Amino acid sequence: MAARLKDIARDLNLSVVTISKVLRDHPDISQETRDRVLKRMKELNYRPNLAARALVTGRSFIVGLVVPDLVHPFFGQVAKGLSNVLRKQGYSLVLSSSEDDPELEQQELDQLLARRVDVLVVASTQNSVETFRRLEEQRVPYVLIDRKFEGLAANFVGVDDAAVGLLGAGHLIAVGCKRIAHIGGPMVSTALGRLEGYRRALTGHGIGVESAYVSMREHGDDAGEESGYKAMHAMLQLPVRPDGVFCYNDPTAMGAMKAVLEAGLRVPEDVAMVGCGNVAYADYLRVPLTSVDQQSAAIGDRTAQLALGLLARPKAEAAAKAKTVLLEPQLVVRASSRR
Amino acid sequence: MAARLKDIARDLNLSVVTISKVLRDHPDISQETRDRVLKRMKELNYRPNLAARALVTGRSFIVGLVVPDLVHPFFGQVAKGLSNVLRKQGYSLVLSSSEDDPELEQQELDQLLARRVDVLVVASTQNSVETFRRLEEQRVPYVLIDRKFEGLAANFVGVDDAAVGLLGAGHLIAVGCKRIAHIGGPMVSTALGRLEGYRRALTGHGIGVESAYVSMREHGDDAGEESGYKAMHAMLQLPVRPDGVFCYNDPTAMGAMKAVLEAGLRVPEDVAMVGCGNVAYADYLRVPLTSVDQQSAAIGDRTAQLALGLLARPKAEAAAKAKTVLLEPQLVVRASSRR
DNA sequence: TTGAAAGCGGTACCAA
DNA sequence: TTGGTACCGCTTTCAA
Repeated sequence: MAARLKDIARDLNLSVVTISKVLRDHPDISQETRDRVLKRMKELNYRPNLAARALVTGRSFIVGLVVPDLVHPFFGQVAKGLSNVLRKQGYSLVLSSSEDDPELEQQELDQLLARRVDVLVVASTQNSVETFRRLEEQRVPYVLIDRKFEGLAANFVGVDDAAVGLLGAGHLIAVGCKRIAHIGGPMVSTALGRLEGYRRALTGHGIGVESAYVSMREHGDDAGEESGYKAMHAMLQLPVRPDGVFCYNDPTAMGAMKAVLEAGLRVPEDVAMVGCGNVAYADYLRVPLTSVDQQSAAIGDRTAQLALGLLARPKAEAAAKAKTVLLEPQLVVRASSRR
Repeated sequence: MAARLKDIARDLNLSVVTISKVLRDHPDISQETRDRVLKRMKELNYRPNLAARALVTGRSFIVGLVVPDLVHPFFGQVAKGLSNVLRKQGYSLVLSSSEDDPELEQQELDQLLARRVDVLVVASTQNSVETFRRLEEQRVPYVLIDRKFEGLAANFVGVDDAAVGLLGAGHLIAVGCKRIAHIGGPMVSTALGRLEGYRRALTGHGIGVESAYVSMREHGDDAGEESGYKAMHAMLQLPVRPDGVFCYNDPTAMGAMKAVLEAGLRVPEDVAMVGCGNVAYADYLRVPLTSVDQQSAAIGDRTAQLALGLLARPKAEAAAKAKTVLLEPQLVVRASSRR
């Protein structure tokens, strides 16, 4: 159905090779021939078959992206940023959602490898580095985003999570909170880093970390609202309730806020709240939410740059030195912590 | 680097054809040979090169998805639902974002055609049907979602937009609003259908449609909050302001709500509000937002079914009868209209 | 400046 | 049950 080089060659009494050269702007073709070919290409609405090209060149011009949840605005932002940059270079984005399931993620990665993607971008939910070691053996370039792994010297683009925690909890201290709680996420680097930052903020100000005030939840990016609601609800039953809460992400903070308001308490007067991620609608919530911005758009952009960089140089060289792009988080203060 | 059929054949002293047959569970291979081959495949971590397979079979096992904006939760939902179903059938999803730009959309479609996707799924932002006519000529199966075109008998999955408008505006009438405004979106079928439903609701109850109370905005899915804010702000300057507003989507409603609250008015007492889309966080807004649910998850699911159906039957047959899946919207009442 | 031949990694068809 | 051969649409190399 679709036109092929062969069709054009036949029509113009030329060889397939000549047409192919015109297609790729090869210099040694006469202007006249070039024009004839281009004209015919346009007439036939010719599009080169990228699968065929990939087969012979070994480059698919595909970037594989695996995220835990497409609905999460953070990953949506990243996907958008990535796709915008890649498009301009002729790359396509193949998208997979792991649903925060390590096994599913593995399957999706396998599928992407079968497609011979040129580079992988993964916000991984794995609990070991084995998968990535294997990628290295197979010389498949990859970039981790958002979540990283201890002891894996991989390309990484994300935010400094300890700084996120320090900033969020530090802000609560600065506005006068005395009993600061943390509602955290699953046991991945982001949640652990933010927890660590929270701890450092408290101890740095001579405040002890009370275990009853720290709740690490299974679901963070997935069903954050519910997680946050439950955790907060439990904390409000404590003999002495917290007067400030730093949450792993914005959905968690929204759920927590709901629990506070339902209990007849005020935000920020009784409980001040800080989230992470600075989602687009933070301003429109029950109480506009103070949040630590994770620079999601910048992450998409920088990831694209890094990924393209990996493709530009020879594989061995690219593999040699893994780059880490650590973005600085920024606090966006809104009503939920203004007192 | 990656193992090929040829490698396995050499290792086991078999022909490539035999290995290929094992790969595809062809019946006429002895159990013994099959086992040997499978064993070796596992050892080498063999993955068939899908580009090569696509080239010879003419099927890429790729579905192309084009949406106006990945960050919009509605399209995120759709992408997620689609990907979940397709994965199980071995399909990959190639994702493109058109940024609500018809020309960009056209480019992205071209790129997807070059990849020889098996089927296209498009939430189109085109202003003519020309593109889709061409797809039909080229016998490329496609499914429109969310937005459709007058006079184009295409496969479509979406919600009944007139019903959306009827439901949203009708609800405002039912709760006693007398002066009902509409903040609409760009000139695409969704916005026009909802406007039409709004009109029918009003005239059906003997209420005239005041042009000052209807504002159709350029940006709807893109920068909805700002659009809504501006439109509402303008309407509040009218000599007699509306006491109910039906909005094209939830972001628009959020912006509108902000304008109302900033003006010192109350929601829903002074102005009741209804949005569309029923975004996940509608419950957590300044005033929890009544919204007409668009069944985004169902849309993803049904689209996947329809798309797979197109691939199952011979092309001619599939092209013959375009299917329309029109989902019924549902009203979700929250505080913003409860009075 | 143009083109013939080989081959990328698979699958289809038919013969052994 | 197994395999030889041709070929999918394109690029690469080298010769004309």
